[in-house]
Amino acid sequence: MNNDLSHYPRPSVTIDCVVFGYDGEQLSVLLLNRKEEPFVNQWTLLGGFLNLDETFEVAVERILSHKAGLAGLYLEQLYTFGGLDRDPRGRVLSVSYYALVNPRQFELVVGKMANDLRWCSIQDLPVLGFDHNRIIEMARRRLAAKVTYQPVGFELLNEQFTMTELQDLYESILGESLDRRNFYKKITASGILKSTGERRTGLKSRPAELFAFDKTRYEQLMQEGFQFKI
Amino acid sequence: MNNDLSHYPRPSVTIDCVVFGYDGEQLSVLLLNRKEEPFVNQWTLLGGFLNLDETFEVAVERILSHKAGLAGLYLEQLYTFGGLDRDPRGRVLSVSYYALVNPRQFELVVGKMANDLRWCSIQDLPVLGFDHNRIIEMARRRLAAKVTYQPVGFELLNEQFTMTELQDLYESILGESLDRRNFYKKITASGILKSTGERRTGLKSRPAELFAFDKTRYEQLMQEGFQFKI
DNA sequence: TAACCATTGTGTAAAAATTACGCAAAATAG
DNA sequence: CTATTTTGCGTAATTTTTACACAATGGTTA
Repeated sequence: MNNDLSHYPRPSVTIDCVVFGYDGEQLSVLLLNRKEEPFVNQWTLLGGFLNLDETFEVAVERILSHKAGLAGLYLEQLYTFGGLDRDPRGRVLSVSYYALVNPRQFELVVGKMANDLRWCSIQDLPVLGFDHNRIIEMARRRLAAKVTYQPVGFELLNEQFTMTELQDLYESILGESLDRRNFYKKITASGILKSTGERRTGLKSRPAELFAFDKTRYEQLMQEGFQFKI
Repeated sequence: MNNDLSHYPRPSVTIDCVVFGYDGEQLSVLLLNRKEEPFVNQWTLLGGFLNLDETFEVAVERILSHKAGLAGLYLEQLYTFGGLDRDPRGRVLSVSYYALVNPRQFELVVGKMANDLRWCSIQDLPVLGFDHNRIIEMARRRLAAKVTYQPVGFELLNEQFTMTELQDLYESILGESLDRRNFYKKITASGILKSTGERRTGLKSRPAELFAFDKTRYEQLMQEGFQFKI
């Protein structure tokens, strides 16, 4: 450590991550049951201390990988929490991120340092350790704002999905119901989906067309000044 | 320091602040010319190390007060920068904020620890120390997004202002020109301004009505579900 | 097998919001 | 007094949003 920097006090810094998952029914958050103090046996977000040779993103990936077996998720920085009493051990900052994951694509692996891991509906969260309820609430609002102007919802779905599945996701995130036909038109008109030619069969009504997010087309549209909007 | 925390590495943490000011012509940022290494005699944002007994907001206020004589500004957290090489002294995180200030309401006071302080147009920034050009660029975009859905622009103006002065501010922030008459209607229709009954005289044409931001009314409207939008 | 049911894909008209202007009024400048 | 500049208000055309209607397509059931 350079001498200049040692003159200044240094806080502890953790990285916490709100992992959003969607199972087709409701928006959920991944919670970890702690094996150690503080907040033993209580539920919290996934998090850990930042190492000095890691960027935030690398730290998040390490934490998600070691503590839950998750890798390659969509990540976004949320906010940095610095309240004086947010950790009983002392002054600990939390650089918080949120992640989007399709839970069907991963098998959760409970790391050795935790009691348990579970998906918990955003509607029905227990009281969490630290200020993690507040962090989740901010993440929820941020995600709701984000999906209205950036097509990030697809990170939560299978590669192929019906329009109704996409709409259900949006309704879960936004907490409001949308008109099916207007939603359909708005999304298809935006041009960011490609039709796969396949259909969702086996249900008891008309089979719905399966779409996929057309990332190449989306990036092309963005360069032309297009702005996605729900 | 609690024993548990001492097991973990602790990075240095600075607070940096993008102070936006508007002089009626162009959007500017407050820059500081450094008296010490690193980046001696170069321009940077206002910043400093976080003390362990301070929240971020308290730290920002201390820094702005000591280094520039500014107090009571509108503050908002921007982002936390954690690149491994952003400070030549070692691993230093920057929890960045932006502030809005009416430069006419303050006399800048150059603190003892700086060579100089100056307002610099956002259009004409020099190469700054650290990653501060990047921070300003992010702040500029964030502010541009913010003013379209929250009435924060008033923080940059005198208490009383004409509609044209407000429009000029918006054009500076958004970097695009707006139709004068449509802007007038949109703002007045939103109901967040109160007319003062006074007029801006002394200019060479028809005197313009002076308005003021009606904060009480705005908060009332917000509670009723109103959403400001430009 | 035919009628029925749930859901999908497409269309369309009314309402609302945005955009692009026109023009008289109110001050100063010459 | 006339010209010039900028303000405040108005209005028509256009675009976007909203609220529905309805036929098509599959499974389900009588």
